[in-house]
Amino acid sequence: MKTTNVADSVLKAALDLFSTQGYATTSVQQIVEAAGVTKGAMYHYFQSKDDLLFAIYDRMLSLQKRRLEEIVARGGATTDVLRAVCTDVVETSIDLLPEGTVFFRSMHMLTEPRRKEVTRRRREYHDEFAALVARGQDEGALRTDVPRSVLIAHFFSDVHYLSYWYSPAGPETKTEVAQQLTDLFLRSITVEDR
Amino acid sequence: MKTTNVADSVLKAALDLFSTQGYATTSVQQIVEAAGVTKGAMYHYFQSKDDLLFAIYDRMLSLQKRRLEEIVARGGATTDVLRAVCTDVVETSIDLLPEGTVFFRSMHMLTEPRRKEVTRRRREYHDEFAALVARGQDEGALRTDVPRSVLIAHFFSDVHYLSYWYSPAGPETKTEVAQQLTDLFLRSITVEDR
DNA sequence: CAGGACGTACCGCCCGGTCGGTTTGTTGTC
DNA sequence: GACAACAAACCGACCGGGCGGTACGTCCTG
Repeated sequence: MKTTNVADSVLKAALDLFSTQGYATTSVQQIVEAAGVTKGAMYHYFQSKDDLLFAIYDRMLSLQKRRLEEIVARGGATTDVLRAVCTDVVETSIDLLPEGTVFFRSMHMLTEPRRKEVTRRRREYHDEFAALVARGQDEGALRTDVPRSVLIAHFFSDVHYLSYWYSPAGPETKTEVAQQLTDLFLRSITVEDR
Repeated sequence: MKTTNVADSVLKAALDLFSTQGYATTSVQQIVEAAGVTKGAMYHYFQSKDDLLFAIYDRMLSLQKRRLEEIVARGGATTDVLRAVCTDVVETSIDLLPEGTVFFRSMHMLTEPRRKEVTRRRREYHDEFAALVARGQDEGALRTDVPRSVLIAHFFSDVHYLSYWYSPAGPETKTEVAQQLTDLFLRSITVEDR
Protein backbone atom coordinates (compact mmCIF):
# COMPACT_ATOMS: atom_id res chain seq x y z
CA MET A 1 0.00 0.00 0.00
CA LYS A 2 2.53 2.54 1.08
CA THR A 3 5.59 0.87 -0.35
CA THR A 4 3.98 0.68 -3.75
CA ASN A 5 3.07 4.33 -3.75
CA VAL A 6 6.55 5.38 -4.74
CA ALA A 7 6.93 2.66 -7.31
CA ASP A 8 3.50 3.36 -8.73
CA SER A 9 3.89 7.08 -9.05
CA VAL A 10 7.29 6.61 -10.64
CA LEU A 11 5.87 4.18 -13.17
CA LYS A 12 3.00 6.48 -13.92
CA ALA A 13 5.30 9.43 -14.45
CA ALA A 14 7.65 7.34 -16.55
CA LEU A 15 4.83 6.14 -18.78
CA ASP A 16 3.57 9.66 -19.22
CA LEU A 17 6.98 11.09 -20.09
CA PHE A 18 8.11 8.19 -22.24
CA SER A 19 4.95 8.35 -24.29
CA THR A 20 5.17 12.08 -24.89
CA GLN A 21 8.91 12.69 -25.07
CA GLY A 22 10.34 9.29 -25.83
CA TYR A 23 12.46 7.05 -23.69
CA ALA A 24 15.90 8.29 -24.61
CA THR A 25 15.08 11.95 -24.29
CA THR A 26 13.56 11.54 -20.84
CA SER A 27 16.04 11.73 -18.00
CA VAL A 28 15.68 9.91 -14.73
CA GLN A 29 15.78 13.29 -13.08
CA GLN A 30 12.67 14.38 -14.96
CA ILE A 31 10.84 11.22 -13.98
CA VAL A 32 11.52 11.47 -10.27
CA GLU A 33 10.64 15.15 -10.27
CA ALA A 34 7.35 14.46 -12.01
CA ALA A 35 6.66 11.64 -9.60
CA GLY A 36 7.51 13.79 -6.60
CA VAL A 37 10.15 11.47 -5.28
CA THR A 38 13.92 11.48 -5.16
CA LYS A 39 16.41 9.58 -7.21
CA GLY A 40 17.45 7.53 -4.23
CA ALA A 41 13.89 6.41 -3.64
CA MET A 42 13.46 5.41 -7.25
CA TYR A 43 16.66 3.44 -7.39
CA HIS A 44 15.53 1.70 -4.25
CA TYR A 45 12.66 0.14 -6.16
CA PHE A 46 14.12 -0.11 -9.63
CA GLN A 47 17.51 -1.30 -10.69
CA SER A 48 17.83 0.89 -13.73
CA LYS A 49 16.04 3.17 -16.13
CA ASP A 50 15.67 0.12 -18.29
CA ASP A 51 13.65 -1.48 -15.51
CA LEU A 52 11.00 1.18 -15.84
CA LEU A 53 10.62 0.53 -19.53
CA PHE A 54 10.37 -3.18 -19.02
CA ALA A 55 7.83 -2.80 -16.23
CA ILE A 56 5.58 -0.94 -18.65
CA TYR A 57 5.98 -3.66 -21.26
CA ASP A 58 5.46 -6.42 -18.76
CA ARG A 59 2.17 -5.05 -17.59
CA MET A 60 0.89 -4.57 -21.11
CA LEU A 61 1.94 -7.97 -22.38
CA SER A 62 0.47 -9.77 -19.37
CA LEU A 63 -2.84 -8.05 -19.75
CA GLN A 64 -3.19 -8.70 -23.47
CA LYS A 65 -2.18 -12.31 -23.11
CA ARG A 66 -4.61 -12.94 -20.29
CA ARG A 67 -7.50 -11.42 -22.21
CA LEU A 68 -6.74 -13.44 -25.32
CA GLU A 69 -6.68 -16.68 -23.36
CA GLU A 70 -9.91 -15.86 -21.56
CA ILE A 71 -11.71 -15.30 -24.82
CA VAL A 72 -10.30 -18.39 -26.47
CA ALA A 73 -11.20 -20.44 -23.40
CA ARG A 74 -14.81 -19.36 -23.69
CA GLY A 75 -14.93 -21.30 -26.95
CA GLY A 76 -17.43 -20.94 -29.79
CA ALA A 77 -17.36 -20.85 -33.55
CA THR A 78 -13.95 -19.83 -34.85
CA THR A 79 -15.09 -16.71 -36.62
CA ASP A 80 -17.01 -15.62 -33.54
CA VAL A 81 -13.98 -16.12 -31.36
CA LEU A 82 -11.88 -14.23 -33.87
CA ARG A 83 -14.35 -11.39 -33.88
CA ALA A 84 -14.38 -11.23 -30.11
CA VAL A 85 -10.60 -11.27 -29.96
CA CYS A 86 -10.30 -8.50 -32.51
CA THR A 87 -12.71 -6.11 -30.87
CA ASP A 88 -11.25 -6.82 -27.48
CA VAL A 89 -7.66 -6.23 -28.46
CA VAL A 90 -8.58 -2.98 -30.18
CA GLU A 91 -10.44 -1.77 -27.12
CA THR A 92 -7.68 -2.83 -24.78
CA SER A 93 -5.10 -1.17 -26.98
CA ILE A 94 -7.08 2.04 -26.81
CA ASP A 95 -7.17 1.77 -23.04
CA LEU A 96 -3.42 1.31 -23.14
CA LEU A 97 -2.69 3.92 -25.75
CA PRO A 98 0.32 5.49 -23.99
CA GLU A 99 1.77 2.06 -23.36
CA GLY A 100 1.33 1.27 -27.02
CA THR A 101 3.09 4.44 -28.03
CA VAL A 102 6.06 3.61 -25.87
CA PHE A 103 5.99 0.00 -26.92
CA PHE A 104 6.46 0.39 -30.63
CA ARG A 105 8.65 3.42 -30.38
CA SER A 106 11.14 2.27 -27.79
CA MET A 107 11.26 -1.47 -27.89
CA HIS A 108 14.66 -1.38 -29.51
CA MET A 109 15.99 0.55 -26.52
CA LEU A 110 15.58 -2.36 -24.15
CA THR A 111 18.75 -4.12 -23.14
CA GLU A 112 19.35 -7.45 -24.81
CA PRO A 113 17.90 -10.06 -22.38
CA ARG A 114 14.78 -8.05 -21.85
CA ARG A 115 14.18 -7.36 -25.48
CA LYS A 116 14.50 -11.07 -26.10
CA GLU A 117 11.84 -11.79 -23.53
CA VAL A 118 9.49 -9.21 -24.90
CA THR A 119 9.94 -10.68 -28.35
CA ARG A 120 9.30 -14.14 -27.00
CA ARG A 121 6.07 -13.13 -25.30
CA ARG A 122 4.89 -11.25 -28.36
CA ARG A 123 5.53 -14.36 -30.41
CA GLU A 124 3.48 -16.39 -27.99
CA TYR A 125 0.59 -14.05 -28.54
CA HIS A 126 1.17 -14.04 -32.26
CA ASP A 127 1.21 -17.83 -32.44
CA GLU A 128 -1.99 -18.19 -30.48
CA PHE A 129 -3.66 -15.73 -32.81
CA ALA A 130 -2.19 -17.49 -35.84
CA ALA A 131 -3.60 -20.81 -34.62
CA LEU A 132 -7.02 -19.24 -34.56
CA VAL A 133 -6.66 -18.04 -38.12
CA ALA A 134 -5.36 -21.44 -39.19
CA ARG A 135 -8.40 -23.08 -37.68
CA GLY A 136 -10.62 -20.70 -39.57
CA GLN A 137 -8.84 -21.55 -42.78
CA ASP A 138 -9.13 -25.29 -42.16
CA GLU A 139 -12.82 -24.89 -41.60
CA GLY A 140 -13.13 -23.09 -44.89
CA ALA A 141 -14.30 -19.86 -43.33
CA LEU A 142 -11.19 -17.85 -44.03
CA ARG A 143 -9.50 -17.37 -47.36
CA THR A 144 -6.33 -19.23 -48.16
CA ASP A 145 -5.29 -17.43 -51.32
CA VAL A 146 -3.34 -14.94 -49.25
CA PRO A 147 -0.50 -16.21 -47.05
CA ARG A 148 -1.54 -16.54 -43.45
CA SER A 149 1.39 -14.39 -42.35
CA VAL A 150 0.05 -11.55 -44.46
CA LEU A 151 -3.45 -11.93 -43.04
CA ILE A 152 -2.05 -11.73 -39.53
CA ALA A 153 0.21 -8.81 -40.25
CA HIS A 154 -2.80 -7.09 -41.76
CA PHE A 155 -4.58 -7.44 -38.45
CA PHE A 156 -1.73 -6.47 -36.16
CA SER A 157 -1.11 -3.42 -38.27
CA ASP A 158 -4.44 -1.95 -37.24
CA VAL A 159 -3.77 -2.53 -33.58
CA HIS A 160 -0.30 -1.18 -33.95
CA TYR A 161 -1.30 1.97 -35.72
CA LEU A 162 -3.91 2.98 -33.16
CA SER A 163 -1.47 4.92 -31.04
CA TYR A 164 -0.54 6.97 -34.09
CA TRP A 165 -3.98 8.24 -35.01
CA TYR A 166 -6.64 7.46 -32.44
CA SER A 167 -7.51 10.06 -29.87
CA PRO A 168 -10.06 9.55 -27.12
CA ALA A 169 -10.98 13.18 -27.71
CA GLY A 170 -11.87 12.38 -31.32
CA PRO A 171 -15.34 11.73 -32.71
CA GLU A 172 -15.31 7.94 -32.39
CA THR A 173 -15.61 5.98 -29.19
CA LYS A 174 -13.33 3.06 -28.64
CA THR A 175 -16.25 0.66 -28.94
CA GLU A 176 -17.21 2.03 -32.34
CA VAL A 177 -13.67 1.94 -33.63
CA ALA A 178 -13.20 -1.59 -32.35
CA GLN A 179 -16.35 -2.66 -34.14
CA GLN A 180 -15.43 -0.90 -37.34
CA LEU A 181 -11.88 -2.13 -37.55
CA THR A 182 -12.94 -5.67 -36.73
CA ASP A 183 -15.54 -5.45 -39.43
CA LEU A 184 -13.02 -4.24 -41.99
CA PHE A 185 -10.60 -6.96 -41.04
CA LEU A 186 -13.06 -9.82 -41.05
CA ARG A 187 -14.59 -8.68 -44.30
CA SER A 188 -11.21 -8.83 -45.96
CA ILE A 189 -10.16 -12.24 -44.69
CA THR A 190 -13.35 -14.27 -44.94
CA VAL A 191 -14.17 -16.23 -48.08
CA GLU A 192 -16.66 -14.72 -50.43
CA ASP A 193 -19.88 -16.55 -49.82
CA ARG A 194 -23.31 -16.31 -51.45
CA MET B 1 30.20 14.26 -57.41
CA LYS B 2 33.08 14.52 -55.02
CA THR B 3 31.48 16.91 -52.59
CA THR B 4 28.48 14.67 -52.30
CA ASN B 5 30.56 11.59 -51.56
CA VAL B 6 31.12 12.55 -47.97
CA ALA B 7 27.54 13.70 -47.46
CA ASP B 8 26.20 10.60 -49.15
CA SER B 9 28.23 8.09 -47.21
CA VAL B 10 27.37 9.87 -43.99
CA LEU B 11 23.67 9.75 -44.79
CA LYS B 12 23.90 6.11 -45.76
CA ALA B 13 25.68 5.22 -42.54
CA ALA B 14 23.26 7.30 -40.50
CA LEU B 15 20.27 5.58 -42.08
CA ASP B 16 21.79 2.20 -41.44
CA LEU B 17 22.61 2.91 -37.82
CA PHE B 18 19.42 4.79 -37.02
CA SER B 19 17.29 1.98 -38.39
CA THR B 20 19.11 -0.73 -36.48
CA GLN B 21 20.02 1.02 -33.23
CA GLY B 22 17.68 3.96 -33.07
CA TYR B 23 18.45 7.64 -33.38
CA ALA B 24 19.11 8.47 -29.76
CA THR B 25 21.39 5.55 -29.12
CA THR B 26 23.52 6.25 -32.15
CA SER B 27 26.34 8.70 -31.55
CA VAL B 28 27.75 11.02 -34.15
CA GLN B 29 31.08 9.33 -33.55
CA GLN B 30 29.64 5.98 -34.62
CA ILE B 31 28.18 7.47 -37.75
CA VAL B 32 31.36 9.11 -38.96
CA GLU B 33 33.37 5.99 -38.19
CA ALA B 34 30.94 3.84 -40.15
CA ALA B 35 31.03 6.34 -43.00
CA GLY B 36 34.81 6.46 -42.96
CA VAL B 37 34.99 10.20 -42.47
CA THR B 38 35.81 12.49 -39.59
CA LYS B 39 33.54 14.52 -37.42
CA GLY B 40 34.89 17.73 -38.89
CA ALA B 41 33.99 16.61 -42.38
CA MET B 42 30.51 15.68 -41.33
CA TYR B 43 29.85 18.94 -39.55
CA HIS B 44 31.08 20.68 -42.65
CA TYR B 45 28.08 19.34 -44.56
CA PHE B 46 25.50 19.06 -41.81
CA GLN B 47 24.63 21.52 -39.13
CA SER B 48 23.59 19.00 -36.51
CA LYS B 49 22.72 15.42 -35.83
CA ASP B 50 19.14 16.51 -36.27
CA ASP B 51 19.98 17.48 -39.83
CA LEU B 52 20.80 13.90 -40.68
CA LEU B 53 17.45 12.70 -39.42
CA PHE B 54 15.59 15.33 -41.33
CA ALA B 55 17.49 14.63 -44.52
CA ILE B 56 16.29 11.04 -44.35
CA TYR B 57 12.71 12.17 -43.81
CA ASP B 58 12.91 14.74 -46.53
CA ARG B 59 14.02 12.25 -49.13
CA MET B 60 11.32 9.78 -48.17
CA LEU B 61 8.49 12.30 -48.09
CA SER B 62 9.46 13.81 -51.41
CA LEU B 63 9.58 10.47 -53.12
CA GLN B 64 6.22 9.27 -51.81
CA LYS B 65 4.52 12.53 -52.63
CA ARG B 66 5.88 12.58 -56.15
CA ARG B 67 4.76 9.04 -56.83
CA LEU B 68 1.28 9.70 -55.50
CA GLU B 69 0.86 12.72 -57.70
CA GLU B 70 2.13 10.92 -60.79
CA ILE B 71 -0.41 8.17 -60.34
CA VAL B 72 -3.28 10.54 -59.65
CA ALA B 73 -2.29 12.60 -62.68
CA ARG B 74 -2.56 9.55 -64.90
CA GLY B 75 -6.27 9.55 -64.14
CA GLY B 76 -8.76 6.71 -64.54
CA ALA B 77 -11.61 5.20 -62.57
CA THR B 78 -11.38 6.04 -58.88
CA THR B 79 -11.07 2.49 -57.66
CA ASP B 80 -8.39 1.79 -60.26
CA VAL B 81 -6.44 4.83 -59.18
CA LEU B 82 -6.84 3.79 -55.58
CA ARG B 83 -5.60 0.32 -56.37
CA ALA B 84 -2.59 1.68 -58.20
CA VAL B 85 -1.77 4.05 -55.36
CA CYS B 86 -2.02 1.31 -52.77
CA THR B 87 0.21 -1.17 -54.51
CA ASP B 88 2.68 1.53 -55.34
CA VAL B 89 2.98 2.90 -51.83
CA VAL B 90 3.42 -0.58 -50.42
CA GLU B 91 6.15 -1.34 -52.91
CA THR B 92 7.86 1.97 -52.34
CA SER B 93 7.65 1.51 -48.61
CA ILE B 94 9.33 -1.85 -48.96
CA ASP B 95 12.06 -0.24 -51.00
CA LEU B 96 12.42 2.30 -48.23
CA LEU B 97 12.11 -0.10 -45.34
CA PRO B 98 14.98 1.31 -43.25
CA GLU B 99 13.68 4.82 -43.80
CA GLY B 100 10.28 3.68 -42.64
CA THR B 101 11.73 2.14 -39.52
CA VAL B 102 13.49 5.34 -38.61
CA PHE B 103 10.51 7.41 -39.56
CA PHE B 104 7.93 5.98 -37.22
CA ARG B 105 10.35 5.28 -34.43
CA SER B 106 12.16 8.60 -34.24
CA MET B 107 9.87 11.27 -35.57
CA HIS B 108 9.31 12.61 -32.08
CA MET B 109 13.04 13.21 -31.77
CA LEU B 110 13.06 15.91 -34.42
CA THR B 111 13.42 19.44 -33.16
CA GLU B 112 10.26 21.47 -33.19
CA PRO B 113 10.28 23.37 -36.52
CA ARG B 114 11.32 20.30 -38.43
CA ARG B 115 8.79 18.05 -36.82
CA LYS B 116 6.14 20.56 -37.74
CA GLU B 117 7.19 20.48 -41.36
CA VAL B 118 7.23 16.71 -41.48
CA THR B 119 3.74 16.66 -39.99
CA ARG B 120 2.61 19.20 -42.55
CA ARG B 121 3.91 17.21 -45.47
CA ARG B 122 2.44 14.00 -44.13
CA ARG B 123 -0.89 15.74 -43.83
CA GLU B 124 -0.63 16.86 -47.43
CA TYR B 125 -0.19 13.28 -48.47
CA HIS B 126 -2.97 12.17 -46.18
CA ASP B 127 -5.38 14.74 -47.55
CA GLU B 128 -4.68 13.84 -51.13
CA PHE B 129 -5.35 10.21 -50.33
CA ALA B 130 -8.46 11.13 -48.37
CA ALA B 131 -9.77 13.06 -51.37
CA LEU B 132 -9.45 9.93 -53.43
CA VAL B 133 -11.42 7.92 -50.92
CA ALA B 134 -14.05 10.64 -50.71
CA ARG B 135 -14.44 10.54 -54.47
CA GLY B 136 -14.90 6.80 -54.31
CA GLN B 137 -17.57 7.21 -51.68
CA ASP B 138 -19.37 9.87 -53.68
CA GLU B 139 -19.41 7.59 -56.68
CA GLY B 140 -20.95 4.87 -54.56
CA ALA B 141 -18.02 2.51 -54.98
CA LEU B 142 -16.76 2.71 -51.42
CA ARG B 143 -18.74 2.10 -48.27
CA THR B 144 -19.88 5.00 -46.15
CA ASP B 145 -21.05 3.13 -43.08
CA VAL B 146 -17.57 3.40 -41.62
CA PRO B 147 -16.09 6.86 -41.01
CA ARG B 148 -13.70 7.88 -43.72
CA SER B 149 -11.00 8.56 -41.16
CA VAL B 150 -11.17 4.95 -40.04
CA LEU B 151 -10.97 3.69 -43.60
CA ILE B 152 -7.88 5.76 -44.18
CA ALA B 153 -6.24 4.79 -40.91
CA HIS B 154 -6.93 1.22 -41.84
CA PHE B 155 -4.92 1.67 -44.99
CA PHE B 156 -2.03 3.62 -43.54
CA SER B 157 -1.70 1.05 -40.80
CA ASP B 158 -0.65 -1.58 -43.32
CA VAL B 159 1.95 0.66 -44.85
CA HIS B 160 3.15 1.68 -41.47
CA TYR B 161 3.47 -1.81 -40.10
CA LEU B 162 5.57 -3.07 -43.00
CA SER B 163 8.84 -2.13 -41.37
CA TYR B 164 7.88 -4.18 -38.36
CA TRP B 165 7.29 -7.49 -40.07
CA TYR B 166 8.30 -7.57 -43.71
CA SER B 167 11.69 -8.89 -44.62
CA PRO B 168 13.04 -8.99 -48.17
CA ALA B 169 14.60 -12.31 -47.17
CA GLY B 170 11.14 -13.70 -46.39
CA PRO B 171 9.02 -15.88 -48.65
CA GLU B 172 6.98 -13.11 -50.26
CA THR B 173 8.24 -10.67 -52.85
CA LYS B 174 7.34 -7.06 -52.52
CA THR B 175 5.12 -7.26 -55.56
CA GLU B 176 3.13 -10.11 -54.10
CA VAL B 177 2.74 -8.43 -50.74
CA ALA B 178 1.70 -5.19 -52.38
CA GLN B 179 -0.95 -7.03 -54.37
CA GLN B 180 -2.19 -8.96 -51.39
CA LEU B 181 -2.41 -6.04 -49.00
CA THR B 182 -4.11 -3.92 -51.63
CA ASP B 183 -6.57 -6.69 -52.22
CA LEU B 184 -7.35 -7.02 -48.51
CA PHE B 185 -7.79 -3.30 -48.19
CA LEU B 186 -9.99 -2.82 -51.21
CA ARG B 187 -12.13 -5.79 -50.34
CA SER B 188 -12.84 -4.32 -46.95
CA ILE B 189 -13.71 -0.83 -48.10
CA THR B 190 -15.73 -1.44 -51.26
CA VAL B 191 -19.50 -1.79 -51.08
CA GLU B 192 -20.90 -5.27 -51.22
CA ASP B 193 -22.14 -5.70 -54.74
CA ARG B 194 -23.74 -8.68 -56.52
C1' DC C 1 47.73 33.06 -51.85
C1' DA C 2 42.84 32.85 -51.09
C1' DG C 3 39.33 29.88 -49.62
C1' DG C 4 36.76 25.78 -49.39
C1' DA C 5 37.49 21.01 -47.56
C1' DC C 6 38.60 18.73 -44.31
C1' DG C 7 41.44 16.71 -39.54
C1' DT C 8 42.01 16.91 -34.49
C1' DA C 9 42.02 18.16 -30.06
C1' DC C 10 39.09 19.76 -26.94
C1' DC C 11 34.95 21.70 -24.27
C1' DG C 12 30.98 22.04 -21.30
C1' DC C 13 27.10 19.68 -20.23
C1' DC C 14 24.24 16.40 -18.42
C1' DC C 15 23.28 11.74 -18.07
C1' DG C 16 22.56 7.22 -15.44
C1' DG C 17 24.01 5.45 -11.51
C1' DT C 18 26.23 5.24 -6.65
C1' DC C 19 27.12 5.53 -1.88
C1' DG C 20 27.45 6.94 2.93
C1' DG C 21 24.39 8.63 5.86
C1' DT C 22 19.72 9.66 7.99
C1' DT C 23 15.03 8.85 8.95
C1' DT C 24 11.20 5.84 9.72
C1' DG C 25 9.19 1.55 11.05
C1' DT C 26 9.20 -3.07 13.32
C1' DT C 27 10.25 -6.28 16.70
C1' DG C 28 11.88 -8.24 21.08
C1' DT C 29 12.81 -7.62 25.99
C1' DC C 30 12.07 -6.50 30.67
C1' DG D 1 5.44 1.54 27.82
C1' DA D 2 10.26 2.51 27.58
C1' DC D 3 13.89 1.42 24.93
C1' DA D 4 17.51 -1.05 22.58
C1' DA D 5 18.49 -3.37 18.20
C1' DC D 6 18.02 -3.82 13.70
C1' DA D 7 16.23 -3.33 8.98
C1' DA D 8 14.01 -1.23 5.39
C1' DA D 9 13.03 3.18 3.16
C1' DC D 10 14.77 7.06 1.55
C1' DC D 11 17.93 11.24 0.70
C1' DG D 12 20.98 14.03 -2.28
C1' DA D 13 25.65 15.29 -3.20
C1' DC D 14 28.62 13.39 -6.13
C1' DC D 15 31.07 10.73 -10.05
C1' DG D 16 32.98 9.05 -14.37
C1' DG D 17 31.93 9.06 -18.95
C1' DG D 18 30.27 9.98 -23.26
C1' DC D 19 27.69 13.03 -25.75
C1' DG D 20 26.92 16.86 -29.45
C1' DG D 21 29.24 20.47 -30.95
C1' DT D 22 33.28 23.77 -31.83
C1' DA D 23 37.82 26.13 -32.61
C1' DC D 24 41.40 26.27 -35.08
C1' DG D 25 44.99 24.50 -37.77
C1' DT D 26 46.34 22.37 -42.18
C1' DC D 27 46.14 20.86 -46.70
C1' DC D 28 44.74 20.93 -51.41
C1' DT D 29 43.10 23.21 -55.47
C1' DG D 30 42.66 26.98 -58.52
